[in-house]
Amino acid sequence: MRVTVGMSGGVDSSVAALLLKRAGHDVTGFFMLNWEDDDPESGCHADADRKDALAVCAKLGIPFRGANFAAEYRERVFAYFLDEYRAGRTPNPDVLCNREIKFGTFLDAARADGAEKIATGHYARNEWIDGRWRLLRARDTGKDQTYFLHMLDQEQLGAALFPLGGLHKSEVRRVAADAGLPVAAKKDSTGICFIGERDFRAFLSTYLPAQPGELRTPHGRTLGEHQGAMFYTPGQRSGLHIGGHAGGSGEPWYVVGKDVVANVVYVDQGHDSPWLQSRSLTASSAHWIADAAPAASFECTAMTRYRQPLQACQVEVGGDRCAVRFDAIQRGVAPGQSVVFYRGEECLGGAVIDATDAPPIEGRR
RNA sequence: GUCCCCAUCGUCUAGAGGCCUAGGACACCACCCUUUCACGGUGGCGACCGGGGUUCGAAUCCCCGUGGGGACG
Repeated sequence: MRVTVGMSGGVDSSVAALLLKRAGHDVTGFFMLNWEDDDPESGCHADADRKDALAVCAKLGIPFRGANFAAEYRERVFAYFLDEYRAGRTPNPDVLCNREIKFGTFLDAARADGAEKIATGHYARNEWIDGRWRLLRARDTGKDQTYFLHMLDQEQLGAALFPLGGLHKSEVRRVAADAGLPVAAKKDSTGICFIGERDFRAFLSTYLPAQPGELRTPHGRTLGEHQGAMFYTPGQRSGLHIGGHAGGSGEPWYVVGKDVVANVVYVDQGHDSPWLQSRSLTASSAHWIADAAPAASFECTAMTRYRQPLQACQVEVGGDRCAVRFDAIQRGVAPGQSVVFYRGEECLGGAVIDATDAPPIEGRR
């Protein structure tokens, strides 16, 4: 089978290519450049990653291709990302990046080039069961990345191969080392996909200029200044610069809410602040991998942020919106993030969180 | 402008002569974790306002200065 592997220059996608090659497929390595900016650092990284991908392809004896999808990324992912932040929400660009770029633009390019399938180094599994494609959690549940893939549809899942789905990270490293891949010991990359690891607030502020405003408690006491409400997310602790206060509990302070219109960030003391606790949420832009929700009302498990333990919940679906009620209290649920649903090993889909039933903050407009 | 309090890491403080090469918390920084943003874990940086005394020994006692705060002005 002709397979084009999206290669980032990291171990995971390299091993994915290696495994497909060993399985006898006609494999092509494909490096996509999806981000360009003025930061010379990022340019170097992208360049180094490209060279790594090229080196791996050479090692494997497979053809190497590359393309620049930066324009598509900016239009279809980054624009949304900025709009969401402007609106005071906390978007997850990588979820969109997968749907739009890796399993959109890239898939189209690979097909145009004659590939039957594309493959990536994602830790996830897909199987054709009872007449449709299922997205299943990776065997290595600690690395499972289905959270980021929940927006894929039948067409996209059917076109994808996830060679690492049944492996543990340690096995992947070992395979890479045994095969003598030059990237066997390369550190995993984190940060926004393609944009990379950076000082996030500094990065965002180049697009959304800082706007100092007040840090306030839910009771109205002003505790300091923040750099712009859009830079903070519910549940966040770091970056508030709130030191000790006479009479305080001594616990750290957390962002418990914000008002982008008034440019006020609300903070409270204690990881388990009541202002961060919610039991239910509403979400929109729901997407179901099976094309439709399992039922108008159903029970399942879900996570509201990547790598969180799955939480039992009840989901009520209405059009592209849904309401979720959890069995247990949830902490720091953020509008803009995705709530992703699971039933056992299967990822059902998800939706973008709009609001929660966390206690409303007095004085908040 | 007489008298009275107070003065320790960036912040809030522990400390009431040797246990202090000054402890903690928060903040900050680093690393770890992590394909979002966060949470979290580990570690680090960091102070006795200045100057004199008393004492074997002072962050702890005394004096002066300086800087804050106090319904007699």
